[in-house]
Amino acid sequence: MKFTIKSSDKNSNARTGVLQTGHGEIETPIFMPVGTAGAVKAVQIPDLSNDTKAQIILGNTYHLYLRPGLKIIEAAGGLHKFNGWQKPILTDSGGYQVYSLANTRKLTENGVVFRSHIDGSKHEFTPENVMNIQRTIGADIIMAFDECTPYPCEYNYAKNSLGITHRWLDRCIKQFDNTEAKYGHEQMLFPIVQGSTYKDLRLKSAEFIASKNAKGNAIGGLSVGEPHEMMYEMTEIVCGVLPKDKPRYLMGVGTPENILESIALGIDMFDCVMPTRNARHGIIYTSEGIINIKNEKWKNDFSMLDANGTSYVDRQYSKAYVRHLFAANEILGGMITSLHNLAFYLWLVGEAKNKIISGDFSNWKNVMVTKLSSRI
RNA sequence: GGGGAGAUUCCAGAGCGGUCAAAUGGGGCAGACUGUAAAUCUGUUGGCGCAGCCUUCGGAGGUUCGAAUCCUCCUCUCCCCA
Repeated sequence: MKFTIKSSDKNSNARTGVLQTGHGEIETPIFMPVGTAGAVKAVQIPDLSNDTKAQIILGNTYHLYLRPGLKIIEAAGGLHKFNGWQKPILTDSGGYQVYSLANTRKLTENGVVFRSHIDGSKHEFTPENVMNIQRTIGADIIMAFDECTPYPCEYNYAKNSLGITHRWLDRCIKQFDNTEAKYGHEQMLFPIVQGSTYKDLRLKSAEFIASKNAKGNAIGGLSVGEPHEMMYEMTEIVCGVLPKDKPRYLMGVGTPENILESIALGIDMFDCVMPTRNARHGIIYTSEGIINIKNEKWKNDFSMLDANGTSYVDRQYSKAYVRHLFAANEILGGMITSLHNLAFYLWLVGEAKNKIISGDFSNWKNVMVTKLSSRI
């Protein structure tokens, strides 16, 4: 289990590396498709693996704990065996649900009591049982239990929350160290930097997290509605403190533009629901910009979905056809666009890696960023 | 041949004298979405020189201060009985 830096960009903090896990190596920078409930929505495992070139996917502690539940996952032999994905898996701890399901939970020093969004039943998540749950799910990388603070966030709230997240981290580490992996492969625990949009809190948090000497470190609490500049500023501050020889994971980010900018700041790992969720809503990302395939202007456009795309769906289907699928509410539409978007995101980080290695990253990034965010 | 029901804005379908440019669905058009309560949600959907005005509720007349709503005739649909 180790992370090796392979090359570094001269004009930015971008770097490439290889992270070894119990299910193989991950080449960074990398984008990790989100598979909350044990499935990357609308995408089959062979396509995910062979077509998008995904190297690692996410699962979610809260969602998997509620459904199908730990008994079934354990009986299956862990999530890898259950869903058939044999490459690395990272599970989020439920910290994001502390934010996204704020209406149905109660947070205390001990943990969080969630009211199930499925049946209303109460479930307490503590740093200890969140470690146990992730042991049972069997992810290669597991996340510390934290509170993802909202934006905007009062300073005092952010400061108190940060204290809780840090104390929870110590409890997570203790529990993690006192328990063992269940399925014969090693697991690693990533702590999470919080501190909302306050420089001093971010700095303090990054120093605290760095002091734990974890195998990898994450930055959370960003991309929750704050301006992009603020997100980059916080990321830069934190990257200045987190150890250089360990992978840095920027949680929940982001747009193609966000990803390239963050790679330049020294981020190695990303995850985001945008490529999959937006795909199901008709948005596709391409190297030339963003397309809303539902728009009337594609009605008679029989050109391939993305002439520059790397996925087989890009050449297999036309824009007009995919638009038709969305108009007709055919499930295939969302499957095609999901596959396309993931292949594009993976292509993007792969290309970033190539450019870092060849020394052309910064110029390439600057050209790409304006194209990527434009609307076609 | 006899009896009955009905024609409403793209479609279906409310409205049954003023608060109606007209409910609600659907369809159309557009937008949002960042560690997924999301195949979801939001806006908009007669025209214009747009806090107002103009033209709309099958057609033509009429009653009324005022009509999609009441009356007369016409046109056309649908249903039942022979």
